[in-house]
Amino acid sequence: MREITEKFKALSDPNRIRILKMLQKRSMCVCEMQAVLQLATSTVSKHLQILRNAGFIYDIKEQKWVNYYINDKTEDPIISSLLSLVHEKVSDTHTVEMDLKLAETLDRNQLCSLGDKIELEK
Amino acid sequence: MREITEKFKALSDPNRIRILKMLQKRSMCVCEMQAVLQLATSTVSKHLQILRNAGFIYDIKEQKWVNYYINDKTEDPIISSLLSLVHEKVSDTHTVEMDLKLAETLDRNQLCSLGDKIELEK
DNA sequence: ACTATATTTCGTCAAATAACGAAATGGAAG
DNA sequence: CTTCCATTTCGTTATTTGACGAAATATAGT
Repeated sequence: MREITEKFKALSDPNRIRILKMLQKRSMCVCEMQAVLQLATSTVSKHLQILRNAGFIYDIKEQKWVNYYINDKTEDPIISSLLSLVHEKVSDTHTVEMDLKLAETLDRNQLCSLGDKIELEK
Repeated sequence: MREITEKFKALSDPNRIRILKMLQKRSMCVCEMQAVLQLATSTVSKHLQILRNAGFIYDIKEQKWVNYYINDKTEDPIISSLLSLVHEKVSDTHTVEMDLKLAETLDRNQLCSLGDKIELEK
C-alpha cells in the first residue's frame, strides 16, 4: 500500500513535476536543474532522491556530473502509466513552458561556477 | 500547477486509496466507510472532502445519509486517467481485499447506532 | 417543537514535509 | 596526495498533514 502511495506522493509537489517535465525533454545534471528551479542545491538533491526512490528517475555519474534520466524502460506498470500521464496530460502550464525554454539555453560547463560568481557579485 | 499536484496529493494517503477502491465497487455513506477504515468519523469526513475537492468523488444527500460516488463521468482527463489507474493497476493488496469483503457485509441501517453501542459497552 | 442520528466543522497535537546553509563525500585534475 | 568542485547528507526551522474528540449543523421521526 505504501508502495503505491509513495508514487503519488512523489508527484504531489510542484517542483518535482517541473523536474520530471524537464527530464522528459532531456537528461540533466543537478546544477542545471538548480539553475531553473532556483532552489538550494540541497533541496533539489532531496527532490531527486524522492523521485528516484519512487522509481520515476535514475542517475548515472558521468565525468564531474550526476546525470538524471527518466525511467522510461521500467517494468512497473504504475510508474510507466504515471510517466505517460505526466508527459501527455500535464502540459503547457506557464511554469513548465518557461522551464523548458530556459533549460534549452543552459550550458553546464559555465553554469555551476558561473552561478556561484553571480551570487558572489551581488 | 497546484491543480495538478492537488490530485496526486489526494491519492498519496493509504486511507484515501482504500476509500476510492471501495467506492469503485459501490457507493457508500460515511458511516459505512468509517466502519471499514476504523477511523474517527471526523477523519473520514476530512478524507472525503480532500477527494471531493480534487475531483475524484461527489456526494448526494439521500434520506439520513450522505452517499459518496466515484466521479466516473468527469470531463477532466487527468481525473479519469487516475481513476482508471487506481481501478486497474492498484489491486489485490491485502488491505484492499479485506476492505471489499467487509464492505459487502455491512448493513447501514444497523451500522451507525450499533457502532456507537459497541463503543459504549467497552 | 423536540429528539435522535448522520455528517461536518473546529481546535489541538504529534508527525511528516519542504526549505535552507553548513559540513561531509567522492571523483577528476593538478 | 591534495585541491577543486558537483553532489549528498545533516541539523534546523516553518508549514502542512492526519489524527482525535467536542461542538455545530442538518435532517428524520416522534
